[in-house]
Amino acid sequence: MTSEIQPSAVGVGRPRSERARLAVLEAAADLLIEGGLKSATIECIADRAGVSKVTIYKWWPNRGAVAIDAYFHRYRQTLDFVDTGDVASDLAAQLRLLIDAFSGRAGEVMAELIGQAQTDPGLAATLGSGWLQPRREATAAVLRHAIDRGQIRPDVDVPTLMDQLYAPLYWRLMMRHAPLTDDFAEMIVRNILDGVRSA
Amino acid sequence: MTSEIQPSAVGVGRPRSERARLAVLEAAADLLIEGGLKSATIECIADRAGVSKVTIYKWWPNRGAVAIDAYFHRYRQTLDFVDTGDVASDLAAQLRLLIDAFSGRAGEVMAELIGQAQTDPGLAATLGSGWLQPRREATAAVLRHAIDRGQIRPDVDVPTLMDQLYAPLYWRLMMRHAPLTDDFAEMIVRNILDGVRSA
DNA sequence: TCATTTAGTGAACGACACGTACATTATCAT
DNA sequence: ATGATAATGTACGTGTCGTTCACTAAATGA
Repeated sequence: MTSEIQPSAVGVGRPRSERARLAVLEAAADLLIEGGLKSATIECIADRAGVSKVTIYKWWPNRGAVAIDAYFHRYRQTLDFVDTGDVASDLAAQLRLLIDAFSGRAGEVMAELIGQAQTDPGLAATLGSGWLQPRREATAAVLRHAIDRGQIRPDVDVPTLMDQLYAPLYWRLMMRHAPLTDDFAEMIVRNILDGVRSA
Repeated sequence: MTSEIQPSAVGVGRPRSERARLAVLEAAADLLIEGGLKSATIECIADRAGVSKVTIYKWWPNRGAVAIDAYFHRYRQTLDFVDTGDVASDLAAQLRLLIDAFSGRAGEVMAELIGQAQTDPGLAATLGSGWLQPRREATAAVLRHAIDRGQIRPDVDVPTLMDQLYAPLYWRLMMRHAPLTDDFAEMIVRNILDGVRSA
């Protein structure tokens, strides 16, 4: 699911050092948590990992790639969907799970990664394929089931619906204009399912 | 509305050069459009503006501050709300206006600014006070009018509703997982007003 | 007129991180 | 042993940052 480079297939020559690989990911994750993306420089990571800069550049193309690998390495959250059949409570539960995962530094670092992706196409690609896309596919499946069960109108555009469910969460994560609370999750789901129009 | 530093109040001493101030903003805006935030370095801006680096550092604290001032200087879009009394069409019109404003490079640069704000507290503050906050206040007023007119349920949380209207737009602007079309604007408004639940 | 005050200039600097090159050493398969 | 590949340490050139310094330019007021 991530783009973590795996040890090269067994063959001739000295094999890739698993110790070095893990040391890099742990050091990078530590630095991300402690000081954010800005302090997770290649030189700092190399230093803390007890590894040569050159070794890092051999396996990762740039700082962003190391950072996102380190993030996923540490926060291997499953965040799995439960599909109980009640789309309202399932969606709210999933939103609460994500809010919980993004509380604290993990959320701030994710915001920084998304931010950095705006000027780093490689990071944007990894973030899209390793985080956004799989999560969107899982959510789409849940919503299509809900449509099949007759809980959601079949004419609703699923991608738009997903954005109205999840984008508010990321938007608050990044702009900090309002807090990410469980209440927020409930209101998002209620608003979008029942609408806000007066009867 | 922006944090553009104005010429110091009249007094003793050489007055601030309006020529230099404008040259910096124009040069920065040009560079932003041509090559994005990364190419709008202080040295490049100074060079193109025909101005000394020191002059820039005298009036702006860092690159992000210049960039956002330059952005607002060039894209002084009004994006005013029309309040015709029909909240559905007013919101859709406003979303379409924003989508239109964000088509092309202006949208990409805004995404980069938001991204940079994740690691630049000063930029985040300027973006919040100079862009997000005034827009949210205007939107909140429109929504409260709609509540007063009985078009929206009075128990709806206005901040959450605003996020469900606008965050999807910014989210697509930044993640590019789906296009920003006028259709998208219509669906957002329709979904949130009427809900997506089957009858 | 002339001192005072503030703004703008150009050149240079140290710091930092980037990404790369080189020679050397380590560890595997055959 | 030999060949292949990985990891290391050191060093380098580049770019950008933000600052310092001495100097010039343009306004005010006595």
